[in-house]
Amino acid sequence: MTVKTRFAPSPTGSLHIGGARTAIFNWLYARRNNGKFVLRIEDTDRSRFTKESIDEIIGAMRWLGLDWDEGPVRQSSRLRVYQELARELLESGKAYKCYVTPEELEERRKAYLERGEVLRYKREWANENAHPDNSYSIRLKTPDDGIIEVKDILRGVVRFNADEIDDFVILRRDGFPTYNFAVVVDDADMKITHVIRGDDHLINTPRQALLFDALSYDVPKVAHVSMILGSDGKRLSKRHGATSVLAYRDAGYLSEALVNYLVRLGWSHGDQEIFSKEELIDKFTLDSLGRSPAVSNPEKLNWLNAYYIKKKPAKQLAELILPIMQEKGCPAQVDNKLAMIIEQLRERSKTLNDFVAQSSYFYADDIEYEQKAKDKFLKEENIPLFNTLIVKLTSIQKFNHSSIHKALEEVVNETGLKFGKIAQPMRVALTGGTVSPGIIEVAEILGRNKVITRLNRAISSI
RNA sequence: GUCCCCAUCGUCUAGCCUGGCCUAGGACAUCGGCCUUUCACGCCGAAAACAGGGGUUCAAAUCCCCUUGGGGACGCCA
Repeated sequence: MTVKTRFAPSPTGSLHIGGARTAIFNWLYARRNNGKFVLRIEDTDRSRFTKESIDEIIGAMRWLGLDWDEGPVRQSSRLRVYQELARELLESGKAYKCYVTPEELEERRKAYLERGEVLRYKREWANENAHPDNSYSIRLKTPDDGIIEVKDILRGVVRFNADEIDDFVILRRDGFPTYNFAVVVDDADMKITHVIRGDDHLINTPRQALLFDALSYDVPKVAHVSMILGSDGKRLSKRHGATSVLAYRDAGYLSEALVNYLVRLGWSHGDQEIFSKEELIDKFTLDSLGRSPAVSNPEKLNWLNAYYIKKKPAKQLAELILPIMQEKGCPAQVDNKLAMIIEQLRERSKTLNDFVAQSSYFYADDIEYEQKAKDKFLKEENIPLFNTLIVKLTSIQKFNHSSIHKALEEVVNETGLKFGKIAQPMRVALTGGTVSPGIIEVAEILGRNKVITRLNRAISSI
């Protein structure tokens, strides 16, 4: 049987990294087994749904490189299917109409809660006469006692007491299915073989098992993956900063780094930390998924991102960096200069934005000095040094790495200064700060004109 | 409150199923050192964990029970 998995987000917001991770797992499992991967949009709650959210989720999936073979299928386009099936359950006596209103339910729930109890709805107000307006929801008849067993790939057999499960609504009074019902119908219709989803759904599984049974469908295999927690051990939320996938993109993370990071949160393959997408597809297995919740570790993401930036072919890096630069009004273009800058900055950048931030002095017409750097290195005593540098660098025939290097060595010999004593003032003059790539490389990239101009400017600023 | 899941360095994890090879391995972060023209990179090294208590066994991180702690769920949300 062909493996078929799905990712089924509800379009009520952006795709966050927890959802992205389960999407990745499903995608990997399908790809690993030459199966199919379905994208299904669970938009059965009209009050919470937004169109922008669908677009954003799809954009995020694409950015992550997760392609799907079917869909996106919107549940809202399948209402008739759910309604028909609900009707069948009604007719066969497995479900019944419930006339109680949501308001009444809420009141009742509150009353229970005050007594320290939880309302378990078991065929209580199914009486049509009670509500002349005749609108109703449809509830599934669930067993009053006994044990419902659920088999989970990661957790083994999990048992639930039937009396803990109420007669849950499968079709709302507005004709829309509820989550559990739509999931079961769709998973069966789409012939999903493996459901990989968040831990928070484990509790829904017995309800869905009941539905699969009532509809005489085959039950897919399920694996409940633990959730991602914030650094405080609490459920991930806006409080924890960036949680949406696209926010990571905008912060300058590479998708391959995010994917690698997310996969390693709850999955492992021995001691290996770095995985290409091909390797993941080759090595991904369900049974090496972890069972315990994982706390997000942004530092490790940074490390991975830095790693992937270091490894990325310069040309591809340029393509990613250029738009960010241009957005900042930087006149960069794909040329030899950018290539040299990439060469120098890739080792010093944790994110693409980081990279761009460090590159500004290569393109700016004029630079600003950091106060501390200026105070320390742009001093009267360095004026002769700057003058010597100007003379030497002006007299160079061909302004390149080896000639600059040679010129600086001559300055070392003539002044008797240590190289560092020359490099730092020069660095401040050329970049405005005390941190940069090697000074020879900086000078070479800048070119003679800018170097001389900036040295002169350093002198006049003293 | 009830039910369900989970528990190895600060964090992600290997080892657990199929007890002995574990003096518990790797990675991030941290700290030290080397390299050095600043900052990084890189390299070398250090510190750092089997939640607690009972069993079972010749032997337990590994199996069982309890406690504790964390997470999840208890919607006509998903």
